[in-house]
Amino acid sequence: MPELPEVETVKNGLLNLALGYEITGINLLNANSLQSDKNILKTFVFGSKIINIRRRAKLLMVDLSSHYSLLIHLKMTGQIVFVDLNNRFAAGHPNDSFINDLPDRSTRIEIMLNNNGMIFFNDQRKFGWVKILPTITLTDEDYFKKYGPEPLMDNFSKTNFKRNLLKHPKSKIKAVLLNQTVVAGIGNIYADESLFLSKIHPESQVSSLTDKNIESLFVSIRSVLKLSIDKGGSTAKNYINAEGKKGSYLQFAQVFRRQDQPCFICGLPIVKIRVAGRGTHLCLRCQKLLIE
DNA sequence: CACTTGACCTGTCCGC
DNA sequence: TGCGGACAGGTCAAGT
Repeated sequence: MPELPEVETVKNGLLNLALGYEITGINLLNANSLQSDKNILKTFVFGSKIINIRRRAKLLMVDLSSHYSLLIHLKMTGQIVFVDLNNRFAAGHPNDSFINDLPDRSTRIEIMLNNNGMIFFNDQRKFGWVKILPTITLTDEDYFKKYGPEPLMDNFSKTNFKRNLLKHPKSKIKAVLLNQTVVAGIGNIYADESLFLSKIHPESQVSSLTDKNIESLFVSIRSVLKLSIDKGGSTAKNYINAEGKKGSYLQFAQVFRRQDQPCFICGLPIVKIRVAGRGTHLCLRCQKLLIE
């Protein structure tokens, strides 16, 4: 599920709801969802304050006053939801029934805060995880050194993008967009959307892209991600933000999950094929296949 | 080496 | 209604 815009939205929600509070306890409903020595909880988590919440690529970081951080990857179906235990059963609660039902059978970890709030880590498929690591290691020089640039930051330049793409000249462009060492944070939804906007067929070979193609892709990636953050991300099935709300980007999607519906540009039905092992949506008339 | 496939899990949907 | 198979926002290791 969660790609860059979804994790960014969760981060912003948690900053509003949980910053400054102390973690008073943690329940591990699924032990494997916490991929660190459980003893570390007592030493570096319980009694620590949340002093910052950050995102890098698709990873969420909750920095604690103990100089340790919770590092969270939501993978396909992970959710981080904050619930105010004082309010959730109140009549007319804006978030309706879902958060009133937590914990549910997908709840893997519960984090208690001293503001009578609880953070639920829900994850149907159990691919997601939480690790506890020293905050100082969660930098681009250390933990994130293999990751490519953040596409919405200044160090994501056209030249940098081109150089990283051309490290994989024989690969299909879609596979390379999904490679987190090239650009960080793009997943299946935004790869398809960016390729449509720049009129490039996802199976095009990287080495056959022109400078114009690369420039167009560079611009498309940034505009798609910005629009999605603006819309609170995409909810295809499971995704919800820290308040338990869905994102609305898919109402604006050009191709993702629009197979058999007409292309907004030319009217030809969008098709769904398989590229790099992933379901891939495109317009066969608007998106040119570039092979040398 | 470069690239593709299978595995990790749970749930849902579709065809027979 | 039941059952098998394919598929789902991600990322590795193993295979070709």
